[in-house]
Amino acid sequence: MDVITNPTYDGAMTAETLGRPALSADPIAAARQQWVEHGWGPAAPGMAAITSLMRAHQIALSRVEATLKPLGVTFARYEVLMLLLFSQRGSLPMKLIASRLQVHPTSVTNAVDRLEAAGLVARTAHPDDRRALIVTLTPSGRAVAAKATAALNSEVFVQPGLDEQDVRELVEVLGRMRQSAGDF
Amino acid sequence: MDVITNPTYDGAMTAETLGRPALSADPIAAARQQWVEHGWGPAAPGMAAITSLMRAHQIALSRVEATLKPLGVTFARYEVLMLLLFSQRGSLPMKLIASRLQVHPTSVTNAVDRLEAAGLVARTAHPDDRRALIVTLTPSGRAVAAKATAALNSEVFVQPGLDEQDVRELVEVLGRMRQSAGDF
DNA sequence: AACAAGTAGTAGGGCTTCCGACTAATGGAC
DNA sequence: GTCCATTAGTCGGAAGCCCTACTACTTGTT
Repeated sequence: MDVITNPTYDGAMTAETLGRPALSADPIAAARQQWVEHGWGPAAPGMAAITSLMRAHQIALSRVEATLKPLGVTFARYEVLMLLLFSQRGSLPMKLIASRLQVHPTSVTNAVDRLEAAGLVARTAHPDDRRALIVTLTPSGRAVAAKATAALNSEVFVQPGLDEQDVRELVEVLGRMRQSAGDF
Repeated sequence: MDVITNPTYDGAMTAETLGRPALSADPIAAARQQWVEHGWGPAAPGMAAITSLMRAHQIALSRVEATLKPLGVTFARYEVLMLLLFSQRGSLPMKLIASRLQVHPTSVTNAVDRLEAAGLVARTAHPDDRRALIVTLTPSGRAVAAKATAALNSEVFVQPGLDEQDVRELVEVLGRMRQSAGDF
């Protein structure tokens, strides 16, 4: 017997059996309803927003990773490559990469380790500061960055699953959220 | 010398030095401009949307984790606790947890392992299917779920960093995105 | 009844992120 | 000119997520 339809473990005495409107098929809408029913109404919209963000991120990331996979790079490493590509010289200090990508320094160490092992970047000494290292794009790193961008543009970015209006609003709303969090 | 201001490694011949308008302080707006300048205009809005999503998720998750940390649970484990709490019996099969949370079965195994080790849930045999396991909330698990929800509601959900209007729009837009991805 | 196909859950491994601790090197204070 | 605080980067460890492979158990077919 499918447990989903078995009232022994779930579903007994739920909204449906009590004659109230059925929970939506959307798990987030369902959670929001639970929030309201438990008297947490004021927090319900925020909960729904944060939860939606988590799930949408999950979906977007998996599409991106699937697109990049054939090229042997992950999104984290792709971001490093693009940052270098946009820097004219094709090279940036580790520290600057971390601050631009807003990740922990150890995450950059990790990403650069793998990019270097794949021959896409090289670590060289910083001429003025012997503590620092400069990460430089190799020709092969440039090629991968170009291919990856072409793939992402055509397979994900031009069809993000939203119409133009929604895309615009999403960027604006998240922009305000990032700004209020002190992101920029 | 601060490398950020040193034109040797970055910044030389950029938009600014060429007299064009300076890149915005917002790294995503900067990336979008790069996209346009490289002739990837049609993909620029989608790129900005996906990137914003990634960063906003990062911000939201870190706020949530910081709030939960004192209680000894993570967001992933909190979601499992709440799912159980909302299920009247306080118990659900592993499989159902995975499908409701839309994560891989092994992620549930991992989360339940830790929750069980902390005494917040218990694994019991499924009476009708000896392959399956039922995860049940313990009294202490219930208590932690309640405390965690109170903390999240007051510290994050009632002030998500957006006004009511933006929260509503965000949920709606992401809802359409999730729906178009076949999420529900 | 017996065998094949499908399902539940777990082990192992890869990848990301963060944190805390540690090493070197820089640089300001006295 | 030392000495100490700060800074750049790395190492080790914890957690999350996914994937593949594998075991045990069900279920449908012949």
